[in-house]
Amino acid sequence: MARFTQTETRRHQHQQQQHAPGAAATHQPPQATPHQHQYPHGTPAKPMNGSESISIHPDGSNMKDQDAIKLFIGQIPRNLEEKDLKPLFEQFGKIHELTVLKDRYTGMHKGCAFLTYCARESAIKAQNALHEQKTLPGMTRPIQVKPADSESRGEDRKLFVGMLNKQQTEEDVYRLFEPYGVIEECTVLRGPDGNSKGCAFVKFSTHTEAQSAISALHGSQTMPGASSSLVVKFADTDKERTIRRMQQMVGQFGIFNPAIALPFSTYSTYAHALMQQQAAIMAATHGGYLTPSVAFPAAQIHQMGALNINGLPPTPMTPVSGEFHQTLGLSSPPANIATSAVPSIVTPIVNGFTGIPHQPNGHPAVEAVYTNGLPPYSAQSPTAADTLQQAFTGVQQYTAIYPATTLTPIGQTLPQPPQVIQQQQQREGPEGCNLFIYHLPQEFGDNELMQMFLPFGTVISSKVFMDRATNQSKCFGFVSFDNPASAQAAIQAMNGFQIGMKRLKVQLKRPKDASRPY
DNA sequence: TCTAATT
Repeated sequence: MARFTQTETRRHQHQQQQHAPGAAATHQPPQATPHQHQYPHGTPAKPMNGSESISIHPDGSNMKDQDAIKLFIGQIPRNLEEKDLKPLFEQFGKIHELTVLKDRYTGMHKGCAFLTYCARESAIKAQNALHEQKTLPGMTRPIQVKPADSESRGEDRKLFVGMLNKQQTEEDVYRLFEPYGVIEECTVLRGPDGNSKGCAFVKFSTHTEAQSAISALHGSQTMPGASSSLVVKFADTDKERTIRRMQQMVGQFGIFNPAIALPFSTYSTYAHALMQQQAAIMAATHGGYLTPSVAFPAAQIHQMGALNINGLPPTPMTPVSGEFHQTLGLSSPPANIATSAVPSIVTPIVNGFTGIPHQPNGHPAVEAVYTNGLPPYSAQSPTAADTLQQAFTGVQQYTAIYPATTLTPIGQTLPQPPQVIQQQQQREGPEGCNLFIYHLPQEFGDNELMQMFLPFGTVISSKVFMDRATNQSKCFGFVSFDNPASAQAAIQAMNGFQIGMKRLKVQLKRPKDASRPY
């Protein structure tokens, strides 16, 4: 039997119910996606609320089946837009809707999309033909085509399995869990080298089945070579994952500042993606934890920078299958990628694709966020986790795009130095709008600080205090908003937020007169 | 020992 590689999974398209034990691995029959009605394909649907509101498309051409499946498409190169993706997917049927996911503030391409075909059947065909079957140019993992999360009930039915023996394969895990229900997916986590990390995900078709597997298996046995008994629990939710990642990555802020890690490139989405990849590698190398107190010698940092470049597959961006390239219609490159004779390893960087999203006014979106003062995020009363995620994204993207140090990027200068860097003088907001922040990472400057708080509203100033003698941050600073609600939202979300080993202290700045009571 | 991304 072929071994499973890190990205390789197996699919069994025609054995929905018969789970041959030897045929484990990832298994996601489209039929497993629940849909909301029992009408056979083609039967006119009754609206749930009872009112007849069948929308007829003007030319009748773009109606979707009532039982259409919304697909999630993953592992899309960030330079491909809807128009570039369309040809690939159209071969399976008429597309009802195709949306590339973008960051809600910066417009940054998230590397994934949603796709709904008019016909349910087309979705099934596309999934069968494409999921895990091809790797798009520049990606290291194969394309993902599967029902979106929104298509399945949000019920917890995915398990995390820890303390496995590193020799155990998908098949072994499958056999272990099979008695407790129908397994839709079974994946052993593997490092870049393909070695098992000793843990796995197992997705059952129902919450009840998953629960019964926990009851039966958790702590039930100790695998040979494992340090403690088998762990079986519900997998982290996305939010839990996001928070964990934030805590790990922000702690290494200096490393992820491209001014250090990538001393010779312009700052593109591509570079950003590389760094995330690097993050994964480093996290693996260092057992998943790097604290700010772990200082990296300059030489090592330099090495990491080199790794970002040299660590790429030697024939740059991973195997590109020629025929696929054609299928995608990329023989003529997307408009924003100039044709170039530059070696392909640097092409995405030097040819002017900076990855900086532009607003209609022609300014980089990051700047627009600041100067336009987007609707304060607090207005939507987000959950703390949502807010943290936004804050984190902001920090990450800011540093990915605008290096703290002035550099001349190869090939092209940034469109314009971001105005936000200019505003340096300390502007205080009205009473109740000014925050004192302590325990900042050493690497944070005014701009990182501002980025971190932008999600909560319009930041009118941000200032990190520097030691005059050493020019080092004193790890505290001030942020001023234009309204007290934003300030409160920021306190709510960010006070106590863990960065590396430290927790931020975020509180209202004491009014001047209060601090000097004479 | 918690995937890579989910409007």
